Amino acid sequence: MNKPTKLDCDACSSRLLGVLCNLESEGIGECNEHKTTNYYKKGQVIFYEGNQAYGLYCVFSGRVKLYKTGVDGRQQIVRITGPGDLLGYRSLFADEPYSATAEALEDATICCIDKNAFFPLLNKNPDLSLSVIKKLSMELRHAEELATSIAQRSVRERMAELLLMLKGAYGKPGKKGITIDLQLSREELAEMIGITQETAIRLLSEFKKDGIIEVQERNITILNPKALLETARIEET
Amino acid sequence: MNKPTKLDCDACSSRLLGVLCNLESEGIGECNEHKTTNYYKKGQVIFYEGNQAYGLYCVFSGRVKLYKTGVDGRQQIVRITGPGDLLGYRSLFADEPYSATAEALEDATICCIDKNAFFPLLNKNPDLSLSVIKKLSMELRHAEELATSIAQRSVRERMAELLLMLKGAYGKPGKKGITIDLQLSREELAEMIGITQETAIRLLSEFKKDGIIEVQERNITILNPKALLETARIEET
DNA sequence: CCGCTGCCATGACGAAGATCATGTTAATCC
DNA sequence: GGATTAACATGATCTTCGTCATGGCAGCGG
Repeated sequence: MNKPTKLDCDACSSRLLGVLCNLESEGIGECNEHKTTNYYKKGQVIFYEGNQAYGLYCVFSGRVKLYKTGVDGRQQIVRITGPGDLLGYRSLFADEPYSATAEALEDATICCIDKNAFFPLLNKNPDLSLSVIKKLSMELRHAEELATSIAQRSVRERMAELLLMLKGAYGKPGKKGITIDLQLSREELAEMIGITQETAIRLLSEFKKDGIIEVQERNITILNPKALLETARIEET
Repeated sequence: MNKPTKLDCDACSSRLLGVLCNLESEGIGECNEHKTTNYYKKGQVIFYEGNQAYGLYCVFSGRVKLYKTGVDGRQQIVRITGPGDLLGYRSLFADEPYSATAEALEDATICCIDKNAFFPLLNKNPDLSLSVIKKLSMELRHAEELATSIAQRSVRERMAELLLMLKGAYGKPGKKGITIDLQLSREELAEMIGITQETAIRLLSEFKKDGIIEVQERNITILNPKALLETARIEET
């Protein structure tokens, strides 16, 4: 792995996508001074569940999955992050070990800001604090909804719900429908909604047979979102 | 419902238990000026899922359950709060409607601080922001763990896990063991871990038969925590 | 007192989905 | 080229747990 050049936060376009978007220039300088930039190949781990946090990761490019490992090694994906998103801040703020493992879904470039440099920023920038609070609040809702969904809904409903969510977050309009711009394996899809790989494969096959989606390798295209909404029995977009 | 006297934050012992514990006196005055105190009987609802937030609730006395309602009316309890805890702040911060319903598990006294009075406090008090961030971070972990648990563990493991959690949070040592000081119905226990009331009843009966717990009405006493740990297949306390 | 309701309890049954097994295909490595 | 591995796919079976039914019991209102 060749040493990557240190990126410049000031010129970082990805920064504008996340909670650091409103940070004033002094704070950006602080970050710049106390950070390192690293490059991760797809499949490489940024940090492991159970380890101590010593810094705050900020994704410049690439997608990252965050997953918890259960008793028998089964993984539960709790979040997927991309450019502009922060990583590992939950543990940092709670002063707890990492509660999940972060792994690159694609080749990724990620900066790590020293935690001793970041905490003062929070004190000095109420707006930053508020952004963080807001972000955490939304993730909390998401996690609670996930728990409720897994507890109450059938695998079919959950898969429909997941496809709609992915469509909303990563959908790109194409000729025939909206394609999910995220290369997830069947197993990873399964791990997002707490089902087995086999069940996920079966559900995708069924949706395909019914003309609801089209699948080429790992590219999923939503042909009939309305049918998915009905399958999921929800009212959202 | 008779109008309750407005409580004084300054003299509020419950405040010291929650995130408002370190608020300086000026901020406390602010809260005091812009709040109302209300009394709720057991079973009464403080706010409903889907409604807009207009204030921040702070529990003075009594326990409150927060639950989401699923498609077929089934409830999923996402949190239980008590004296000193804040309520409804997730929605307030995320600027979203309430994502859960808050209902008094016991008779409760709860203050409601106007949101327009609270937000400036966050700006002025970095420590308060940090407390909130920390609290949210811990709740996020809890929610993610719940989701993982529901997705991966058997109902028996989850019930053992739940009893251990309740023991940690509400356990009072007694003659024979540690009694959970919280009067939950079988159904509410079930709703905390995403199982049905019948299954919860069966599991409690089995644990009782095995001498692991003792049950009198809604009072559950843990006689053999070690057996519970083994049943849950976890390493925590 | 009687009937009603809510909560607890238990048994019988069935469906959903996990598990196990087997096969195909494509990519990678010697 | 053949061997090996990982991901996808599908069928057969088995287990768990939800559903349905029924009953007991305490509390409450008429």
